[in-house]
Amino acid sequence: MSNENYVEQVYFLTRKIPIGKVTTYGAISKFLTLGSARMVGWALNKSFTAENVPAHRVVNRKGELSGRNHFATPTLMQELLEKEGVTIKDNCVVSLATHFWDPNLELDDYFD
DNA sequence: AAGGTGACAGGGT
DNA sequence: TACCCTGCCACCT
Repeated sequence: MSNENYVEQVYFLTRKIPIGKVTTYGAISKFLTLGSARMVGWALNKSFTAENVPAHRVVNRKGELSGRNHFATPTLMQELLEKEGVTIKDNCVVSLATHFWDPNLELDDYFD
């Protein structure tokens, strides 16, 4: 599989994240069963060139907004999430468990 | 050409 | 509980 396809799959999956929900780099890499969590970050880093990729809904396993410095402004990621109803405190998602969206559970039906 | 660097994660101490 | 170490893999010096 080419890198281009890998990136497209990351975008596809990221677009599936419901508003008000977030997921993690690890969950995405696990669902795609290839690459590593680092590659997900690498793919999302290129998402500026793609349309409609809600990269702000992807955080690290601790719920930290580790990618905020890669947005137009360092505060944009937090602003977008709060606008969608996700509370942020100290650059971390509050109650990550209740906002967490796991593609491995939610998307099984799509790919029987 | 070789080593360092990340939008990371999981296990060990 | 919190830190540290290691695996990860494409890209950049």
